[in-house]
Amino acid sequence: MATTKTIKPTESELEILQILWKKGNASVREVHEELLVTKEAGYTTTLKLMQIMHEKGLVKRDDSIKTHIYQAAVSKEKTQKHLLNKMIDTVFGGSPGELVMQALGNHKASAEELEEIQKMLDNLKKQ
Amino acid sequence: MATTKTIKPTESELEILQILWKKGNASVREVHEELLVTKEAGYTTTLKLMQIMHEKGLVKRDDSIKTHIYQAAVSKEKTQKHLLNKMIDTVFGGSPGELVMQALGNHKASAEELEEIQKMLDNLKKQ
DNA sequence: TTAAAAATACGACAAATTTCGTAAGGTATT
DNA sequence: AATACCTTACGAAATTTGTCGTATTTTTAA
Repeated sequence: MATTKTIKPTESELEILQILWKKGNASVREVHEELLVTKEAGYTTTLKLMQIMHEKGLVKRDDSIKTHIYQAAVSKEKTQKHLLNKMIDTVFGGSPGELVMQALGNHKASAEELEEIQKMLDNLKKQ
Repeated sequence: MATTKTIKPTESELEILQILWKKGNASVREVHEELLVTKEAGYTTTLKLMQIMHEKGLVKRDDSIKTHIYQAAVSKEKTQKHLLNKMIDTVFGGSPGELVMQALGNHKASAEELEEIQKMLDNLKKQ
């Protein structure tokens, strides 16, 4: 296996990534506006964070135009997978089942979600 | 609801908590030996971390004897719940189902675990 | 064309986290 | 008692993360 560069976005970086995953691409201004909904921060703070993320390779950007347009450079799924694995290791003693149980227990999942999970479960049980 | 003191152990603190959750109680030395299995660190580093955790109230200790004996002061379940919620928010866009799907997809869960999850699912579906 | 507005670059600071060296005290063994 | 060993306490440095001010450039609009 090729040594996958350790994807480990910080808290703030994740907030930004999430917005980019949703929007596809966006300017710093747009990301910042979105952040303001839940958080308090200065514009240059958001800018700086995104610049650093760019250096790290977490985001790509088109800077051929005045207002740079950013988009995520790491996939949502891979990042989720990576962080989940990490959490299973450091918080759930390596047991994915324990994590699933906790997640199902604490949260209200919709009927649709439950159905989806059921399907997934059926598949796994077949094998 | 009483304002629950925000349980937010750091990475290193979680590694230590996990050992304490498993062992029940342990000296710094014991925790440190266990840490060495997966990590590289000096003894005094571990000691200092545990002292800080004590100040923060993350661990309790019996210091009536020469070699202090520590144990976790925060429950495993509560901590798991808290961190899971946080992750669902910051990484899975608020969807617990998405998290469960990822967790089931990426990891090999044992047949027993699958059965357990199935039971949990049945229960949830009834309601 | 000048002035205001918007965007980037960059340096620096502050807070939190992690790391470790050294001192000091107790315990046990010779 | 002297030596070796283990443990705690504590201060301080190094890193990481997050924050923002200021300078500079570009654009827009009066």
